[in-house]
Amino acid sequence: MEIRHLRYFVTIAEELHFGRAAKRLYMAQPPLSQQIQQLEEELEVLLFKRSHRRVELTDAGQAFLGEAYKILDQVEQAKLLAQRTARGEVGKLALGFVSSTAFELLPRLLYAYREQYPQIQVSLHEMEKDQQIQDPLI
Amino acid sequence: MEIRHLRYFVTIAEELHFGRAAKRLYMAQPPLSQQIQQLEEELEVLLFKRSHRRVELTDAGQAFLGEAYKILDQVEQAKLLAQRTARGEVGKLALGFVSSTAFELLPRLLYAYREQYPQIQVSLHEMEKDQQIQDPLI
DNA sequence: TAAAAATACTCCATAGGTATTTTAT
DNA sequence: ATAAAATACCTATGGAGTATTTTTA
Repeated sequence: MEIRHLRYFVTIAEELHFGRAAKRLYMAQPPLSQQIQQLEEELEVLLFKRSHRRVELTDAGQAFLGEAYKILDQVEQAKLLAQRTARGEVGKLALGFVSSTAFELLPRLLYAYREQYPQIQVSLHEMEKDQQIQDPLI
Repeated sequence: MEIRHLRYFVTIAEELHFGRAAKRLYMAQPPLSQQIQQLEEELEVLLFKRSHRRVELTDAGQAFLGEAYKILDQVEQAKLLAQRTARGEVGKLALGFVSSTAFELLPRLLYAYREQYPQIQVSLHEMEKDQQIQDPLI
C-alpha cells in the first residue's frame, strides 16, 4: 500500500464515479480502476460495490475512508512539522545550569521565554561542570 | 511522498547506517540514498547529518521520525479495521422502531447486546412506518 | 442501447541494481 | 588505507495511457 492508493480511494469515495474521479486526478480511468483493485487485493477487502450505474462504498470501505482521511492529514502534518522544526519555529530547548543560585533566576527567565515562544518545549537540567545535560528537572 | 519513503527513513533512523539499513530492507545502498534525497528534496528539509563515519538525525529528522512511526502504525490499523469490518467483527448497527411501546423494551435489549458485542456501535432511531431510518436518538 | 467499469495491450517513467568515485579519517 | 555515502549509468518493474470489451439497467 502506498499513499497514492489512499489519494485515489478517497477521490473515488467522494465522486462515487471512477470516470469523474480519474478526471479530478488528471489521469485515465483504467489505471485508476487497476490501482483500486490492487488496494482491494492487498487488503483482501472489497471497498466499493460496483453496480452498473452506481458505485457505492461497502461498510469496510466506509470504515477505511475515515482512516484514509486521517492518514493523509497526518502526512501533511508530518511535513509541516519537519519544515517548522528545520526553521526553528518549533522544537526543544534544554537549559543546563551548574550553580544552585540559578534556582532564583531561572524560573523567571523561563517564564518570560515561554510567554514569547510558547511553541518551544523548554526543559531544565541541573548539571555537573563539564558534563553533558542529563535528565530534566522539568 | 509515498509510504515507501517513510519505511526507508525509519529504517535508516534505527540503524544510523545506510548500508545496514539497505540490507534490512533487502535492497542496495545507492537507491536507498536516492529515495532519502528525494524525500528531503520534497520536504525541503535535511533529515540526516552525514559526516564520514557517522549518520545522525537532524532536529527536523527527529521530529519527523515520531510522525513517521505514527503514520506507519495508522496504516496498519486502517488495514485491520477494514478487514474486521468486512468480517462483521466491528461496525454499526442501526435499530429503527415505530411504536413508542418499544421505549420499554429497547433499552434492555440494547444493554444486553452491548454486553455481548462491545465492538459494535448501536444507534436507536424512532421512525415512521415505511420510512427510512433518520437521525438517531442515541 | 448507452453509460460506466473492466480487460488487454503498449509504453515509458522511475525504482532499484551495478560499478565507480568521492570524502574524511 | 579504509569505510561509508554519493554519483553515474543501466535495467526492468509496474504505473499510466489508448483501444476495446463486458455488463446491466
